[in-house]
Amino acid sequence: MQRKYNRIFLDIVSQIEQGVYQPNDLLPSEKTLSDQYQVSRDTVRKSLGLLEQNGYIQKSKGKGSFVLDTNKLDFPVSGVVSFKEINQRMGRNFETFVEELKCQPANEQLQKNLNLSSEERVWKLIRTRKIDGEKIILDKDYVVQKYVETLTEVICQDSLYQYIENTLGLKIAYANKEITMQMATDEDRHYLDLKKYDMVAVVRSYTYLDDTSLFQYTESRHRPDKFIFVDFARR
Amino acid sequence: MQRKYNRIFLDIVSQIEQGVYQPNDLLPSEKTLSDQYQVSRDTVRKSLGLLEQNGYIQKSKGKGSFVLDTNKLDFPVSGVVSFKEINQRMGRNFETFVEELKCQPANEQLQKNLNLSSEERVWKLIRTRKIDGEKIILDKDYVVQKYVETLTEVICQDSLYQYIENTLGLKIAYANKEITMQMATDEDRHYLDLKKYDMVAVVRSYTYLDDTSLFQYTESRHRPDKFIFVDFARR
DNA sequence: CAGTGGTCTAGACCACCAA
DNA sequence: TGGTGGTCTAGACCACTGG
Repeated sequence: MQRKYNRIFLDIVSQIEQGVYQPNDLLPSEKTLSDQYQVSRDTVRKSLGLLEQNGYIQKSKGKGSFVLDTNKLDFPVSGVVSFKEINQRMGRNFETFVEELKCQPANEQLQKNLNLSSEERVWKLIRTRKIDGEKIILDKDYVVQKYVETLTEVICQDSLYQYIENTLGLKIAYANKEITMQMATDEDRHYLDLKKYDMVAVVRSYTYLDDTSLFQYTESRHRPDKFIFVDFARR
Repeated sequence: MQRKYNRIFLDIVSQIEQGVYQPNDLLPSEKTLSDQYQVSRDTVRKSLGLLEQNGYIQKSKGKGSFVLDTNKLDFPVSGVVSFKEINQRMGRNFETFVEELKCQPANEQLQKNLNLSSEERVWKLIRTRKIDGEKIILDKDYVVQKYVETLTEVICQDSLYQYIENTLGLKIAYANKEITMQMATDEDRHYLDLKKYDMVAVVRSYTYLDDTSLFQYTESRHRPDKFIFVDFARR
């Protein structure tokens, strides 16, 4: 049996996206929904909580749950999402190139970033992403070998996250991200079609598994004119 | 009576921050906590849910709740937070300058951005932020006059959000944000100490009230070397 | 006033984990 | 196996909203 609250959440999401509920409409009350779906009010409340967190509705005491305008979900880089997942959702034309893949001892910087001892090894993976014919993104991944024993070019060309979650059965739980701007390096210029630009947008991510182990550090470097990060935030 | 789950949440946060619970420690079980605090297990679960959402703990079925390393206290730009609030938390040395403040009819662009009719008026507010002696941030705010009737220089020099929430009693609920990089404009160069840099980091925010009305559009323009955005994200 | 969402409770059953 | 968190229920009382 699938989780009820998740099924209801997805059901209402699809109704909002299909326009059954329009922006500024009021959803049925929690009581009504719990009757409709034949579940307890608390279960409905979990579903509505998910909707609220994800920017689909705004709840208001004494009034009800208003549907928000979700057309502004342009480019969901927010959250822990892989490049492949984003582009699939956007229906965009993209290619991935594996530029480098090797397993090496962690250098000092990586030992610090990934909390490793000097004997431990990491996979170093460099990929570039071509969108509409231009190389725009340079991804440098460092994956702790302790958690991911083997990597191949084929896997990296497809989706690292899919392999880690589906094949290895590891659970990716959360990430700390940091967005900055930096002067472009020779490496950036070597791998990317930077045109006139001399800076790049840098997204550093530390990704953690279910059991709180830090298993990956990623530096994603973007040509500035093609970079966008969107976020939905609650106060 | 304050909300119990919030009291417990804050209590555990302070214990984590004071080191009573160390990173990688296991919190007491939900059962134990509900006995300790004399509340139901569901109430404790709400508190732990908040802790998890805010990156303080990682829950794990069958094991318990692990305390995470919250060194991510770097620069919490994430969420809907005002400039003043950030800098107060960071204990930093900053100044705000009100460069321009006037109430004007919404031009075409603003009518579109803020869903306004041509008769409606908006406050245009331009502020610069000086940190450690350098003008680094240019904030351009557009506030719908329908919701905020009067603004003064004094208010804008202090905190717009504090005035709106505490004095006017409006409730700021959520925001859509978008981060991009742009070529610096003449306006940027006029207001900021840009040095050699010819680009800026741009954060566009659409901020909404409790009743889902869009009341503010902000464009925050940062000198690239001083810009950082950090985010904690769950998968 | 009746209807709404917000909080809290007590109890149940399950899946997962470690010993 | 006993303890953990995850899900779900049924019911209670509250504060807020609108007519």
